[in-house]
Amino acid sequence: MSRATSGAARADRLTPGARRILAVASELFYRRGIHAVGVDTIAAESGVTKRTLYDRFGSKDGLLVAYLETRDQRWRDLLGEHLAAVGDDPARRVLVPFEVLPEWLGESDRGCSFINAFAELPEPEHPGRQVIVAEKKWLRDLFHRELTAAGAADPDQLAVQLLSLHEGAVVSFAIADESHAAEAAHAAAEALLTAAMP
Amino acid sequence: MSRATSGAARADRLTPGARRILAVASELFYRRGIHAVGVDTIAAESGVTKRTLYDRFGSKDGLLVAYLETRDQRWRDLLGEHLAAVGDDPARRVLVPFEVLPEWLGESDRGCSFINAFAELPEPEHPGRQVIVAEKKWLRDLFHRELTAAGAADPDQLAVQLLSLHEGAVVSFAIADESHAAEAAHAAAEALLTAAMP
DNA sequence: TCGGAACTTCACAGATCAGTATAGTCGGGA
DNA sequence: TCCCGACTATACTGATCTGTGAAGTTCCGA
Repeated sequence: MSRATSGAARADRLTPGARRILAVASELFYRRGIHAVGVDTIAAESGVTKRTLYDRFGSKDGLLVAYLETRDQRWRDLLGEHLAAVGDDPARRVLVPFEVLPEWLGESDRGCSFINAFAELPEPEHPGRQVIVAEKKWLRDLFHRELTAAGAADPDQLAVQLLSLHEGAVVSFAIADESHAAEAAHAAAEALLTAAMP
Repeated sequence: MSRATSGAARADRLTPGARRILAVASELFYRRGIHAVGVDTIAAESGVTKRTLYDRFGSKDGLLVAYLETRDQRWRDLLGEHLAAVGDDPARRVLVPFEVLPEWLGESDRGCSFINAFAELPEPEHPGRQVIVAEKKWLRDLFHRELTAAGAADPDQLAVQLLSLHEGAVVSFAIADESHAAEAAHAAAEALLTAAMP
């Protein structure tokens, strides 16, 4: 795996073949893990030659970054839609990630693709790591922003607490088989928020 | 990777070579990931031949299970010590996992070995999965037991909330670089517990 | 003295890994 | 007409993967 390629390619500007490759790779990386899936398999299941895969994405790492970036975008888009729907009240907006969670978790039992990818990418300089870390920090910052706007006490600490609740719910759902982890986390977030409001 | 071998071998009954193999494998599996580490590397770094590795552990999977089991035991032992030290008050005991967390997290920046292993073991029947799932459920049950003894309201839901907080703190610490995630989770757990007490 | 456990040496199997080289096909737009 | 982008076909490199076979050494305890 070479370390080339920015994940520059926007998902919408992909060629038909590239779109299929990315779709197949996303499914396989998420379902089976990154190291467990070979480029030969991805190419074959995409109905494409390996040459095409390398022409479009440069390397397995390039394809991996594209996978993480599109997954990140999908998550932010979903959250964005719900945020737009609930309006301007920051005390309501801060709970939106918890409201979305059941829907997001219902798609699979494989947990969070970013947490999983983190497990397979130990090198801090790996380009995929930046996407992973940015995703978690983005959510924490979203919490922090809304908490501050809501006038909650100690938004720094509360943002980290909400982030932990959120990520932990995903883990508990996938690993401990806790089907109501999202609802429980939602209730806890609500309680912590209420206690922090003036 | 064959699917043989119970992880039967107790860590204390290991031969000198096996002990070295397990120590090296534990470090490498955790630091670099399971699929990323080959048995040749483990054998070489243990100062042992591959033959010995297979004679002692049967397969890479057998070694992996031994790794997970000893890691699980270490975690339970650490918790057990602290639980014994705090005495009988269940309302105090329920917070012990959060008190231990800073010490446990301080050892590394690679997150939770079980969450990481889960990411690399997609097959539910894999013997390693049982160890992983059992570890998380054990912690949830510990929360539940102490909460019930303390007379807290809705121990079912609160146990899941505490589990989520706990696991999420590990994730936030490792991925989002949140150095105070453990302390924040501890404070949140305390607040939720207080609110649930009669 | 003998047996067995722990371990070494080393060669080997068969698969799979990421990635490249070379050559060619096809269709649409300037 | 010509070129270019997208893609196919196929063969190849060199490394690495898990796991095994066969034989030999060393040492300890009964």
